[in-house]
Amino acid sequence: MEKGAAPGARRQNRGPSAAAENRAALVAAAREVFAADGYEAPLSAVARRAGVGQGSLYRHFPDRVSLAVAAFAENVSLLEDLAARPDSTLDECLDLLTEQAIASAAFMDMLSGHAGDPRVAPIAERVTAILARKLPGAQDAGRFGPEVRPEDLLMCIGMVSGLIAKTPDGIRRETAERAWALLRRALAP
Amino acid sequence: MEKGAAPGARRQNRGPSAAAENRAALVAAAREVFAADGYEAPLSAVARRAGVGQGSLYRHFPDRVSLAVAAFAENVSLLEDLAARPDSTLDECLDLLTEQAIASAAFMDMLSGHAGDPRVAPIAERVTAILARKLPGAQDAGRFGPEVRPEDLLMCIGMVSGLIAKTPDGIRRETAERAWALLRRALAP
Amino acid sequence: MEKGAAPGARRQNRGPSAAAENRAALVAAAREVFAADGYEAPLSAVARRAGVGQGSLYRHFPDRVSLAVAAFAENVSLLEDLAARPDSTLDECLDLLTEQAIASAAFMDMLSGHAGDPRVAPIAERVTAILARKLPGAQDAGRFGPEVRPEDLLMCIGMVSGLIAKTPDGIRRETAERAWALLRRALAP
Amino acid sequence: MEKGAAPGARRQNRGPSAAAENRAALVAAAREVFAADGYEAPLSAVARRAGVGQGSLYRHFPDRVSLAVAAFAENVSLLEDLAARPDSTLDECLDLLTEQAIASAAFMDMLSGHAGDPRVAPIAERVTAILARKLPGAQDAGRFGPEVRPEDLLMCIGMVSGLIAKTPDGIRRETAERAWALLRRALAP
DNA sequence: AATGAATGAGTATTCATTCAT
DNA sequence: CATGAATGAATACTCATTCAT
Repeated sequence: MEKGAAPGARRQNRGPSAAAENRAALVAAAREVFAADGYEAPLSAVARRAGVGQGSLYRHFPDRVSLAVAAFAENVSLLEDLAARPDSTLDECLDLLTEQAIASAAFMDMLSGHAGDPRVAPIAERVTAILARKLPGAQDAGRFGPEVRPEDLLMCIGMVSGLIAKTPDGIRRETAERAWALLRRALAP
Repeated sequence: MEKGAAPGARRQNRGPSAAAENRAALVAAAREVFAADGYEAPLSAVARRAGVGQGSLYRHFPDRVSLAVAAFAENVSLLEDLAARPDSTLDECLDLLTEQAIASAAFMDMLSGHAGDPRVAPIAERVTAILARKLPGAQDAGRFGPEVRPEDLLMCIGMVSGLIAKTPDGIRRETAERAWALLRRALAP
Repeated sequence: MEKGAAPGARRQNRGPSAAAENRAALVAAAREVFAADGYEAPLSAVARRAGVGQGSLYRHFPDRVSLAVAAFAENVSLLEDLAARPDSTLDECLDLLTEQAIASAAFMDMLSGHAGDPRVAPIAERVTAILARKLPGAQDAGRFGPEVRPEDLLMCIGMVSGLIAKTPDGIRRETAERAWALLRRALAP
Repeated sequence: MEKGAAPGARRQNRGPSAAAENRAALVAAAREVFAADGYEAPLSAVARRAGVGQGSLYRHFPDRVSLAVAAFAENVSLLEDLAARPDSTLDECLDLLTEQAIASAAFMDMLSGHAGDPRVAPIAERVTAILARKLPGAQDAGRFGPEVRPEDLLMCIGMVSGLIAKTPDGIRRETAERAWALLRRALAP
């Protein structure tokens, strides 16, 4: 078989203009794959599901962390959107975080697994900032004790998320509720 | 020689009398490897660290669960020993469990990862039994609220263990203390 | 754990007097294992089923061939017994061989797989001798053509056995009958 | 590097353009290895002989069957080419099949070993179709009896192939001829 | 900049064979 | 002479990462 023989049916190289699309497809695929198979899912699965070459994945996201950061950026945005609404409560923020953990434990795995990583730390800080901003109001409203600090809330979410991750899919919400019921007692005034 | 042709200098065959030593070495190695690299650590690393052939590992422990069960049997024994002392408290038992989780999160990973396994379930039950037995006294002593149930304690340990597992080695004890401080408020009367 | 610790519950060493029993158990186990899992079945399975140590297996039978030879000696004996009866026919002998092949293709695998082996060749010769002895009468009776030679019969059995070996368990007898129906036409006068 | 850390001098990555060459090399290697060591030969040997990484082998051929199907596709093509020639006879087709079986018994092993596999069944059907198409002419020419059916021919080939597979390399052709001489009597009018 | 094939180290597991007791 | 544990080579398969095109 000579050199140029049988080039195969590779996907059309759509050129540089496809870069943005590819990136978006990768991020979406990563969300799905991480949700389905966990944070340690093979990266090749992400590329495949995105319909994108392995090489492109590595060009956009040189490692797992950068991909995860991009994949879960939306989580933080939604959280900030919620927090930005003046009528939103800390409880609602925690609920959203819990829902996100239920949907994909990989989010919290990323946060806790690379705490020192300069790309991850800002995310953790943004989450903390949200909680810190919402906390005083919730304390005034008598929902949380005066001694509760934002780090406590983060730790609670971390614990609930860890619990959920080990819980079979079907009973995650129920388990999360059990855990929060207990933790609320700890956080109440 | 139909398979396994081998010229090289194989390890000295110390004979069947080494079986017990090997088993013990494997268990010890498993404790170390699980502690260092987590429950999913390669089994080959255990064999290597034990100074034992792969085959011997599989002879003694046909799968990961059986190895883990053996590796952590001591944890439960120590716990039962402690609980058997009339003057020991639930708090002490929880502290011991926490220490064990700090030493190796794999213990709790095993418990939660194979809840249905007939070799694991009895271990979980033994732990639960200890907590259940110690709880009433602790409640009478005013250390825990009357509504606290053994399952709550188990969930708390699970959460703390999950938290620890994701915490860098150096600050595990401190983190565990923070978490328990919070949880005690939830469990207090 | 000290040297003499935990000697384990090894089977009672019944001493030299058990040699004969062990040999018999191994032969019987080999028949069963070869029949169930084929000629390439693990030898360890034979030892296990015989309730005998691996070492004893190797002492009695230093390799797979010697074990197989012993295991299938009975096949040849039964065949010779049948052939020794003056009223028995070549057809009956072929039927018996076919039944043996159906019961365990390993018998023929051994014969054809080690044709040159000095332990196997005599067996093949004994089978050939039987066929050679019975053939003339069958030819006189008009069951086989005058040009048929014993080697032809052996080849036919080999082919049928090979066919059976590749046939799913359930339809072996039926397949063998189809094959023999065809071959009989070739062998008929 | 989360896995597969590699310092050593790995083979030059010849890039995607080598895909076709690699595939061809794998197919060729498979033919050789299957011919030499049988259908159960280690796949790693195929990769090694092809001068190709393990991963490439698995990329091109995810399992043994797909490799074997590719390796023996040529066999069927040649057979169909022969059958397509108006002057070719059934005898010639059977001869070619026999030659192929002599060259590599793995071809027939594949056919009989995965009868139900959707990748293998069409191949078996193509062979059957060829025989079915050539049979009537051969019957008219007085070479085969009127009662002979294509399945009979397939069974014969299966038997001859099985016989050959167990025959030492040197005398395969001679053995095949002996067998066919016998079978032709069965198939003759 | 996209593509996807290439690479090989790593992991789990099996089994023939040896050997101390 | 029996026992059965020890040994490690071999095999299948996966996946992170690189790289020619």
